[in-house]
Amino acid sequence: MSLKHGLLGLLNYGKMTGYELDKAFKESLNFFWQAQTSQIYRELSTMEKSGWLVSEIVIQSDKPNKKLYSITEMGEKELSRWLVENGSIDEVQARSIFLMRLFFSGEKSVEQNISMLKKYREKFEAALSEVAKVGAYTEHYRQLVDNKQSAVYWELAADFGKSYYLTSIEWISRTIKRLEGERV
Amino acid sequence: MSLKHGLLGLLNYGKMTGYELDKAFKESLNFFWQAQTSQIYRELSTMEKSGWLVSEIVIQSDKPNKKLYSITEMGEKELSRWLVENGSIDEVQARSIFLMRLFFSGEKSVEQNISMLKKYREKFEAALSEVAKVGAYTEHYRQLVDNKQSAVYWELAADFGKSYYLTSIEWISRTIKRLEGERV
DNA sequence: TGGGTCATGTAACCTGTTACATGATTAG
DNA sequence: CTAATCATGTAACAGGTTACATGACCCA
Repeated sequence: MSLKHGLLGLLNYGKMTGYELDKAFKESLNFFWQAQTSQIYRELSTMEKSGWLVSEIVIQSDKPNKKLYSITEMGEKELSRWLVENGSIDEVQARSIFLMRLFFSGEKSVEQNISMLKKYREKFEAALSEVAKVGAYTEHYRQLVDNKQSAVYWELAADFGKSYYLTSIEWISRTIKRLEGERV
Repeated sequence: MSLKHGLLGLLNYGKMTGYELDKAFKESLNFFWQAQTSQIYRELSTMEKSGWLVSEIVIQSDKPNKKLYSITEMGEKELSRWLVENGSIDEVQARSIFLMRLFFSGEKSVEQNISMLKKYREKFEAALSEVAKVGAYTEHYRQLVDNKQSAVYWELAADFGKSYYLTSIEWISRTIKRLEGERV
C-alpha cells in the first residue's frame, strides 16, 4: 500500500489539502506512481480514521472552504517504519502491458510489430520529457522544505526514471533494426 | 485488463487447465506480470461467462478431474483486437515501490540509504537471474507451439527484462559511489 | 459567455491480495 | 511417514478506475 505512504511522505513536508496533494502527486511522483483524484480523497479519509492524519477546516470567503491535513505522531512513525522496511523481490518486478503485448506478438507480421515498437518508442520519449520536468518542480519545492537533503533524493528518483526511459528507447531502436534485418 | 489478455494469449497456443495456466504464467510472464492462483481461476470463470472461452471437464481416475479451457472465436477476436490496440502513455509508466522509498529517503542517514540501495541491488540481481531462466522454458515451449515465430517475441520480452535489470544494477552501483563521495 | 482554477467528494465497478479449504496419489 | 504434485476453488478485503455531481470566482 504505497499510495498511503506517498501521501504520508508529502504531508511530512507540511500541511496540505487533498487538492494540493493531488497536484503535488501529479507534478512529482506521477512518473513512478499514478493516482486518481478520487482515490487520493478516499485514502485521506481512511488514513484519518487510522489516526495517521488529522484535519482542520479552513474557511475561505473568496474560494471554497478547504480541509487541511497534518501528519500525526502515529503517521510519522508509520512513515519511518515503512522507509526502512525490507521489501520482497516483487518490488522490483513491475507490471508491463508493453511486455505483455510484445510477448504475444508472434501472431502479427514483422511490419506490424515494427510499427508497434515505434509507437512505444514515442511513448517512452514522451515519458522521458515528463520526467525532465520534475527537475523544475524540485527547484520550487526545495525552498519550501526544511530538510534540504530531501531534494537530493527527489533528483535521484527522477534520474533513475530518465535512465530507464533512455535505455528503453535505445533497446527499441536496436530491436527495430534486428527485426528489419530478419525481414530482408 | 491485461491478465485476461495474458490468459487469452496462452490459451491461443492450445487448450489448458487453470492449474497449467498458473504454472505457465509463473514460468514465463511472471517477470512482467504477477498473478495469484486464485485470481487466475476467477478470471477464467469471468472470461467463460463473457464467451471468450469454453471449458470441458476431463475425468481422470488416478488424479483429480480437471477443467480444460479452450479459446473461442470471440476470444481470438478480442486477443487480436487487443494486440494492435494503441495504449496510452501510462502503459510505460509503471508503479515502483523502490522509487517511492528512494524519493522520501531524505529523512534517513546516507549510511541507511546506501544499505537500502545495496538490498535493492540484490533484489534486481535476483530478478535478473529469474529472467535468465525464461530462456530454458522458451526452448521447451517452442516445441509445443505451431507458430515458430512466437519464440522470437518471448525472447525479446525477456531480453528487455534483462536489459532493464542490468541498467538498474549499474545505476545503483553508480549512485552508491556518488553517495559515498558526499559522505566523506 | 465560456473555459480554467479552486475544492470537495460519492457510487459503482474492476482488479489484486490474503487466507482458507479439501483430498487423493506418488516419490523419497 | 512426509512432503510434493495434482487440481479446484470461495470469501473477504484492499486498492485502482471511471463516471458523475456541485458551484463560485476570475480572466479573456
